Amino acid sequence: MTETQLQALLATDTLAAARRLLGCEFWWRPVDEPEHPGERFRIVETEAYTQDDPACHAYQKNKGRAANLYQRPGLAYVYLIYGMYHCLNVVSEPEGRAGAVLIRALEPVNNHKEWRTHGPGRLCKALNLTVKSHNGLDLFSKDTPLRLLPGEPLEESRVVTTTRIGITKAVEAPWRFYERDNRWVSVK
DNA sequence: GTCGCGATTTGCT
DNA sequence: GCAAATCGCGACA
Repeated sequence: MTETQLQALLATDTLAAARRLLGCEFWWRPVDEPEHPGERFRIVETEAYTQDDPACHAYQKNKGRAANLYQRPGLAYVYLIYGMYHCLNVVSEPEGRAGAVLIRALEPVNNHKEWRTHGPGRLCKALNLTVKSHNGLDLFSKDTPLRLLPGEPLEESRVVTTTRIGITKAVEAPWRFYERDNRWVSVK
């Protein structure tokens, strides 16, 4: 899959994009270390949020932090939850319509450090992702400390589909996706 | 201005 | 299994 194809999918279908992001990667480096060689992380767990979903921050409103979700696809949406943890999302849907894919777990690709990247709050803490430094970044830009890299699709049998985690504001639907048997998935 | 709560995680019982 | 931690934002006064 090319970068253009991934961007196109994000722009047209949040559910499909959430599923398809499994196997794609993030390239990451510390914000304050431009010379850092960076690390790669595979996306192994995601959830989809759309405009007509009561659990979505942009449900029936386009202001405050939710306004970010109406921006063009491929931007980062980072927000603070429970006053102490951050969550990372990839903005989806065309500009003017809201949608996002929550990144719930990452698998370090090559390194020997003990990363704690299983769980949306933990991965943001591990990579030091914050509203101030990462919200609104273009994940397809060549010059950001966090970039989205297209990957090959997982085989159908490798993808597990379930209801989302921790939602209290919506009747749940199967909008969570994760890689089968991956040890980095937050909740099996 | 005050109140209540959330797409979470942790630690204690 | 359950409650605490902690803060931005919306609802209400």
